[in-house]
Amino acid sequence: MESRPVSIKDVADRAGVAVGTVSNVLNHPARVSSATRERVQAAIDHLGFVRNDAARQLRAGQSRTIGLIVLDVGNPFFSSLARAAEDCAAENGSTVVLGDSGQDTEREARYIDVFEQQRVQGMLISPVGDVGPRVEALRKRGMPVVLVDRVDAQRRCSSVSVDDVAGGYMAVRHLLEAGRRRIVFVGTKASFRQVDDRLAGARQAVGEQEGAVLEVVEADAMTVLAGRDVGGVIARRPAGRLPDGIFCANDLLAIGVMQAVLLIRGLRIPEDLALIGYDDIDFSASAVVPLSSVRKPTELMGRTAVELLLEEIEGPSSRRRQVIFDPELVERGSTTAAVRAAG
Amino acid sequence: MESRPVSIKDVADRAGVAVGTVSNVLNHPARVSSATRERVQAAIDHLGFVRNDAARQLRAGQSRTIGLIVLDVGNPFFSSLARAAEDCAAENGSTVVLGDSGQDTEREARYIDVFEQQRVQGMLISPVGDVGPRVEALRKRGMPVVLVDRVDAQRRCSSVSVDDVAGGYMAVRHLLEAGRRRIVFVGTKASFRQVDDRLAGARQAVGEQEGAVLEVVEADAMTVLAGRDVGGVIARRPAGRLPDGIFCANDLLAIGVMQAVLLIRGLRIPEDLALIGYDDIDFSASAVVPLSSVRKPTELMGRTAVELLLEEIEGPSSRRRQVIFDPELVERGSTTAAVRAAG
DNA sequence: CCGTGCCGTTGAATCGTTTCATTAGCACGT
DNA sequence: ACGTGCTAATGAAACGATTCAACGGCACGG
Repeated sequence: MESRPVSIKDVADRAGVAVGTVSNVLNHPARVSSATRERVQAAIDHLGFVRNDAARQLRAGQSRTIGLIVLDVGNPFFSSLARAAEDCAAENGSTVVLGDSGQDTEREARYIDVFEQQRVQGMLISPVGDVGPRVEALRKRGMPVVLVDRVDAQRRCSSVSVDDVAGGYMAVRHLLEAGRRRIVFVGTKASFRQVDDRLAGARQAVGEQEGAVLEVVEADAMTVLAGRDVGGVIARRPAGRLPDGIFCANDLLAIGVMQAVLLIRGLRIPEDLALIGYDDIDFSASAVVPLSSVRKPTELMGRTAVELLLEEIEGPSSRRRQVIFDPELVERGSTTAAVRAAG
Repeated sequence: MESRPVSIKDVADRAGVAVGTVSNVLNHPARVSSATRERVQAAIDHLGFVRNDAARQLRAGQSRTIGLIVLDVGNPFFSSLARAAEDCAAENGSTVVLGDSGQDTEREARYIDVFEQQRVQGMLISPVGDVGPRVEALRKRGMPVVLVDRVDAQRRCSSVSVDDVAGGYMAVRHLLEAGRRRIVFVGTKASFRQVDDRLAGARQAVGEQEGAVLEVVEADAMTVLAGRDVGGVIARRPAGRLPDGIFCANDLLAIGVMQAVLLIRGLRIPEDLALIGYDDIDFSASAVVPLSSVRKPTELMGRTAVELLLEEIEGPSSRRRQVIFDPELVERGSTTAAVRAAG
């Protein structure tokens, strides 16, 4: 009962034509007379023939597949970027296959190997650590690579990333425009580059505004709990030393701060204290007071990454491009009383 | 400069051996003398040779790849299931490639086609709608399929799923054991099967407990906002008509209810009102009062799905198995005063 | 010196598809 | 009748790795 897989040969036999003709029906229907085409199609349907991609690819020397390796599929940033990349690839007749490195160098390496053996058209990689050497080797063998959410310092390949300095600037500029002058930045001591960038942007915005002051408060981690601790400390300050605007390095911290400030002191948000986070995670819109935030243009990044890759596949001669997007400000009730009702 | 890809032939030439020998170095190193092996390895390294998976697979007739199609990679349930499946597959020398159907039948169909053309070893599918006919066709062509998070009514293929009736029972049983008797179930009118199951389990638990009553309250949607509305209505009831335990059909609803109950009436959770949700989303542990919940054994499901699939790949004769797991109760501060501090 | 085993190596056949030079068949004009 | 032009179909070569029957060389025993 377990019959061996149906090949193009079987289809040809059943339709009474040569294998080349069947291939033409599949790839160049116009070259075949309609009578033959129908007979072949009938044979295909009857036998349940499915093209063997391996043979097809072997002959073609290339596949119609793009490999995407992300740090964490559970992270909404990556999952929505992946979705956008898939859409963009589909429009160009390619398929995206997804590999999740889970921040693990070994898994990352395994996926790079698998994808290279599969002869994908190219790879989109959001690298764990320093993939410089790996990428160098890939490029040498003619494999197009585009980095995602990371710039290549040596400009060896194209990349798509976000300007976190601009993001920090936008967040604090927004607080300043709402009339706030005593600003607190909540971050962590052992900082990532991204957090440092956001702080740098914040400093820049405050520096440009006369009479504004910036205070940096350190949290233990980038979590809700750590934010609640920081919020508790701030909420207990004497009235004179209270900030009127807080910018948190991410939304989890901001939500923790919000919980503490509302419960411990009953401050009004945004009237007494405006609050803005970063990343625009799903939950931010559902906080007790909907949280303003700054978000990466995820879909745009996904599409652009695919476009850069296809560009390089078409003409490998073209130079590398580092595309850096500005993030978007998402205004919600935690900074703007007017939109408080909306959420 | 763009040299054509390096093949096994090139390696053979450079090492001064036959192609078969190079193949042996790669696949059966023991058959080759160490001197030759080293010479070949040197040639491989020097030329940067990478195996062509298409040729390999064409010859072998099968790949070492498992296709996994999920409804939404952004959903933590699926991303963590995918992670577990990848790990389990890796332990068995296979690789998982992930396709995101995004609840779209068309995308689902496209991934099924692509995977079948790639001759994956088998597929794990969490189906959008009725994939009965598709799966039937796949099986007829000898492609092993295991359904995820869905049972096949016709028992045509193995599946891994969760017993939501048991989950609903566990949640309410937990409330009853904490001494609560006036229970409210919050769900939606236009219900999914899963929500109906949870309610059925809740009814069963209440039915078994003398003196306990269950009231069903309908929300407009399964969102935080809808939960806040329901919570507001409940919180405004006269003291005599207040429930002392609430079971929400998912965590988003529960969080909304919690927000409303705490802010509008200042009820104490869990002393005045115990609250439990379903799904154990990331944020539940970080709510103002950490939310008790019921969670699917995600990792176990991912691993089991892969195991069922491999089982079927090994011996296609074995009968189909429907594996149904019980979910796990996650006790947090919203139901148990003792663990309130822990979170 | 010859036969026997054994180890290491060889090279042709194979997988299923695409491509392309070639051929077959047919209609038309001279 | 014969060449020309055209469409449609053919079938063999090629893609790159794996497999396996066959072979060459060597050591050893008789």
